[in-house]
Amino acid sequence: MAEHGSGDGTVAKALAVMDEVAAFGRPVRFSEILDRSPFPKATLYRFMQVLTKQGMLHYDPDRQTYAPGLRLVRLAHAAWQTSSLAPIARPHVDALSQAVGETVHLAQLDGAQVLYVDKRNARQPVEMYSAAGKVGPAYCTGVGKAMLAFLPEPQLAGAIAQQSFHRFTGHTYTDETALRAELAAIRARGHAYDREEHEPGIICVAVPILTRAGRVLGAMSVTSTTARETLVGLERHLPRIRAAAEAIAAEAQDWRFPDAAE
Amino acid sequence: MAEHGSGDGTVAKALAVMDEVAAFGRPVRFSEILDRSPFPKATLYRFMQVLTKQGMLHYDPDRQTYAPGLRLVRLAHAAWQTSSLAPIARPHVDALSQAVGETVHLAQLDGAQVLYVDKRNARQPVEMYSAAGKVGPAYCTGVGKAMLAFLPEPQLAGAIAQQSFHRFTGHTYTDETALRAELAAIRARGHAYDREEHEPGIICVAVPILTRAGRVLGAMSVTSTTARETLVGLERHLPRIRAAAEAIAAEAQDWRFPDAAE
DNA sequence: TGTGCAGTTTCATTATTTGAAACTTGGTTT
DNA sequence: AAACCAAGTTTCAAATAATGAAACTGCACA
Repeated sequence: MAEHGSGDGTVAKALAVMDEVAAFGRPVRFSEILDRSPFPKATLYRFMQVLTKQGMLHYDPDRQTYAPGLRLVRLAHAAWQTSSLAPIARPHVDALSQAVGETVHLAQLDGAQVLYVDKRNARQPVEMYSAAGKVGPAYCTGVGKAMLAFLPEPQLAGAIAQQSFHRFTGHTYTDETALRAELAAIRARGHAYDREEHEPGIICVAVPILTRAGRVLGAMSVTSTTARETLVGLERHLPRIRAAAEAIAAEAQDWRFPDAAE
Repeated sequence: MAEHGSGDGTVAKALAVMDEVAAFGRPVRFSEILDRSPFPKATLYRFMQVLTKQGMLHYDPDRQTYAPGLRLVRLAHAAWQTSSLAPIARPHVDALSQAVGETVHLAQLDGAQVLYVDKRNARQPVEMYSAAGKVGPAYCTGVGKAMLAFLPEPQLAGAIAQQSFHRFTGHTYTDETALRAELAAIRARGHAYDREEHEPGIICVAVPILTRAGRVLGAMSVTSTTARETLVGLERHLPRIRAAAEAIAAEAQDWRFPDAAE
């Protein structure tokens, strides 16, 4: 089934093809897409022609392969700049990463998934699309749980319904009941932990970024490894993380994501 | 043959709407797009509905504004990973930026424009016109000229024809003749300079990334400011930059951008 | 209560998309 | 060298989706 509210419409179909190509993570032959596509050969062929002509796909004539095109990178830059928290959060993320010396993640909810929109590594100053654009599961990451915990019930139910509950490690929450208990604890506490739930050896402390009205804008986390740190050790950064999250929330809501007027 | 604008496919029209929205660089009202769009109200309205439903646009019901959606960021991540040099180049760019301590850019040619695909900031970052996904002019940037200089004539002519030759600073080359002379010098020398041609106070040294057959894959540059450095000073990094460019070229061509077999 | 504007819906008309099948191309087998 | 095969490309009548003028809604302001 389509991941997006797949309706009819030629545009939706073409975008489904884009997803298909992007999912491969490598240049791909026409027939490989054809195999996994509901469209007949001629139809798919025409779509890929159009998408290529439009710069959404890049065609390599020597290898006869298609890959996502560079027009996408340009469009995404606009998306990143105008619909993500990243540009607003940037100075705060910078300052936080300087102060704590660990990897910092900034994420937003995209449907039921976590979308990372910015990142600072422990060492290197700035990377961009290397992290921005990556998606991860919501139910077993610090930022994911921090956001889910503050979602209003109807949305939360929808998001939970879409979680895979795959067991990545021995610490992964693998059912709704366990996750909901964890979310209640997070709500009470104000921050979330990742206790090696997604990757062994990786731990983090995460806080949500909330408007004054309590609407979830995103989340931010400080990550480390069990080799270097403990959760208790990471917790000493909490005041700084909170302060950064609040600063981001304040700016974001004044500038770009205001709560609904009442 | 009927003439409705460009009578092209529906997909192309929808993408044109995406461009329109992205071009604003801020959330935008329906009527603002309507003003600049060849489509009648109902048609445009439906397009924006579909694009929103597809996650290509994000609609803010409170403000009644549209912005490029987060689905783009996800798709672009795939594009960046599979059709750009960045993932291959990454370790080399890291090492270079560590070694030289200045801002490093990795760029590719997207049509006649320079598309920045990766970047490492200097230890003390200077706010500057560039970032992954951003585009810039080819005729007045170090990376742009480094790539143009090694383009085969037919492509070069096409690219030059599309340059605006806008005079950004007193040093900008503003016509084809001057640019071609500069490109010849670059070809002879093997590397390009930016002598404050795009932004006052910003200088760089750039080298092309070429396959064994001489095909242009991209370019890499080390940038600084006149306040801190001179071109002669930057030149001492050339051996390192060259080495990095060659390493990237070697890996790229073995792995993903092979020259056409003969 | 009325006027104007921004956004939304309707529906008969029209043009675009569709896809089975035929065709072309380049490489491999007999 | 002829026959074969697989991958990719083109064709064309039928089916479907897009179109856009106009009517409608809801809201702000007079």
